[in-house]
Amino acid sequence: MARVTLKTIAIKTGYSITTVSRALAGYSDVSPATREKIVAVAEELGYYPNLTARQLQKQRTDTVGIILPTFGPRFADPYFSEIIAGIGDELAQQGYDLLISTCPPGPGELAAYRHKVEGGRVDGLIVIRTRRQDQRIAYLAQTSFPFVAFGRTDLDLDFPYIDEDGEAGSYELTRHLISLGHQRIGYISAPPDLMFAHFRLQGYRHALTDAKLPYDEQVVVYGDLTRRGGAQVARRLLSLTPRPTALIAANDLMALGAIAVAREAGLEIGRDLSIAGFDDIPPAEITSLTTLRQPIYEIGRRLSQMICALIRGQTLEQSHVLLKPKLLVRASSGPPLHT
Amino acid sequence: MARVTLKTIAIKTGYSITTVSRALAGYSDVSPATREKIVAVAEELGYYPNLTARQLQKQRTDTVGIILPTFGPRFADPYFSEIIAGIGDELAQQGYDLLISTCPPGPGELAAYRHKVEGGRVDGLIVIRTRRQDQRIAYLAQTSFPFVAFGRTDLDLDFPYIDEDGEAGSYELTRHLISLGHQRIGYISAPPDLMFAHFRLQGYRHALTDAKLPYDEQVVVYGDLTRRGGAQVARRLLSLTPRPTALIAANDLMALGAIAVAREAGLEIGRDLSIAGFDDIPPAEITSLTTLRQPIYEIGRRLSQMICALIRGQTLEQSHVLLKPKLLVRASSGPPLHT
DNA sequence: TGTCTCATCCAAAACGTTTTGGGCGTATAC
DNA sequence: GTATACGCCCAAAACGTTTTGGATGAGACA
Repeated sequence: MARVTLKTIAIKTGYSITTVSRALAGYSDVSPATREKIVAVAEELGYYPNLTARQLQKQRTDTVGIILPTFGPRFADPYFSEIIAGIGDELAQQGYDLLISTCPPGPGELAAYRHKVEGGRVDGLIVIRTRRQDQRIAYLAQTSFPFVAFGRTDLDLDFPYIDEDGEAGSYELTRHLISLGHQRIGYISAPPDLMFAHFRLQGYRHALTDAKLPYDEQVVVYGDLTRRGGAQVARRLLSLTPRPTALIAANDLMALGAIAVAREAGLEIGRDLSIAGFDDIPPAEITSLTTLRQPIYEIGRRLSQMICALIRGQTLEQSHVLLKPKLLVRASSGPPLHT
Repeated sequence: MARVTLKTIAIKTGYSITTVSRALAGYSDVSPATREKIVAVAEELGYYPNLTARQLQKQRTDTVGIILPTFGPRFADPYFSEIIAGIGDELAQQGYDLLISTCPPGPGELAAYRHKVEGGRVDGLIVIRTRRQDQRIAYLAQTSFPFVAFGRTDLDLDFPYIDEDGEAGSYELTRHLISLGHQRIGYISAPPDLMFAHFRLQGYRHALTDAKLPYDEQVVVYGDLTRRGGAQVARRLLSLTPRPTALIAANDLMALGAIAVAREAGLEIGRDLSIAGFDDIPPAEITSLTTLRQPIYEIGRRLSQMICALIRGQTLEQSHVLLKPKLLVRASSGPPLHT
């Protein structure tokens, strides 16, 4: 049972390959009678066009790519899955496929991007979790390949992106804790080369400064964005004297790790120690974690909309989108016990 | 800046396209001297092979596909993301890409599968969340296209799969609750056409029967696998008289929904009402939910290993894998209050 | 009768790669 | 001096599709 191609149909019907192709594509220069015959035979033979061949000819793949910057062996971060969900759903609706690969951040990363871009594997790319000096963005911006990013960079380049206003969010959250009476607020940052880590830390700093509170490097630590990593560095913060009365983590996962550590230490969350996170992933609600909500799923959809528009050659009416995260005050934050 | 192809290099170096191709591919029938020249020029011009063309010629795509059966508009189920993480990581390691699309279950689904298979879009497929009469499996089994499934079916077909022994797990969990003293155990099932729903419900039934407890249809309800759906039907169960003293949900998400409802009703989980789930997604641990753990991430990896082997034409040493889920007893289950 | 239009069809080129099946020298073996 | 072998190279075919640029013949119109 060999593959049935246009040629098969052409031979069986006696028409040329051209005519068969054009009949199936619905061109008007083939008579209704022959079209019917051809369609019938195609149906009967179970013809299905070879998409690779079509891609080669049309010079487009109807596919959008994303390369997940996985640290370690896995990307099972709810943040990734939410955004992929949004991207995938919207892409499906627009008639595109999603090609996912993974590549750890580092020197090999550029090769992965070239592979996709110059290999013509996809029509456009979505870049997530941007970094301050992001080589991926630098590379893509210098080609004219369509791409959108989730996040800004420090580079002096103009490119389409969606980003949350992490600084504003972080500022608001810190102010919230300050207004509750906290004076010594620990901060669990994300790796500092990540752009969002920078913004979120900035917001925290500015809020302290504006409240005339000192910025103490001792209470600022760096975690790897995982639950376990958050727990690790939270332990360090909790052993300081005087102990911070509140902790902010740069993402919910680390905040959850901190909560686990604090509980182990016999602290009641929201009373003995306030903890807040960032993102509002599903477990956050269950744990009553005060956090900053960003609509990750929605962002995924909008990223897809943008990349599809770019691929189609349209110009974006808005190529720089900045979303304000929403502060959700839950039980994990409360006034400090006075000493 | 036009695309640089083999032809570009051929013209620039004066060699033929064939020689250029073979030089870059490392064949031994081109002299080291010319190979060097060609490689140098390729490098200089920034040559990158067109993958679509290569695919067309080689008749393979080095891509594995998966079609997510999304109910409603989104697939942000932690279960999906875990398994995709496992699949993607392993695939990347084996040198394959992952092509993801989404398609709601229903009549249009087969077309999506034909699209991938007969369009030559991918070299193999992974099918997840199998159904009792699974048309996708029926279709794929009848072609000789490589695929593996996560889950069995009721169809009389032989195909490679990995599955958890949901019946055994569910049996063990139900026995656990019975041994704690529960007599009236509510069950929140998944949609009954899903194969795993069937097995899990079976385990519950058998455990009751073996303990000489009645199987009461009144306490068996059906949810849509989401948190909200679980909450909805849990409300129904909690309004029954006599009220069940324990609830089992066919997945953790619904169990979490049930917990929320029970708390609203002023019940203390693990004391006034025991609740157990299935899957052990990350929030389960945080919520101290008694559940059955299945290593979803690992299953994803193994699925990938199997499909890669099949694509390479190897025969699987084990084409039917059945994994026993592990019972994790946490604080959400305890003995009933005696009345 | 000759020209023009129009409907219908098709051969060939193109997309960029790999593979097939040699060709052409030069060196080795007899 | 003639076979044989081998190192190096290449033209052409192939993968399956779409597009380009006509070709053909019938009917309309002068």
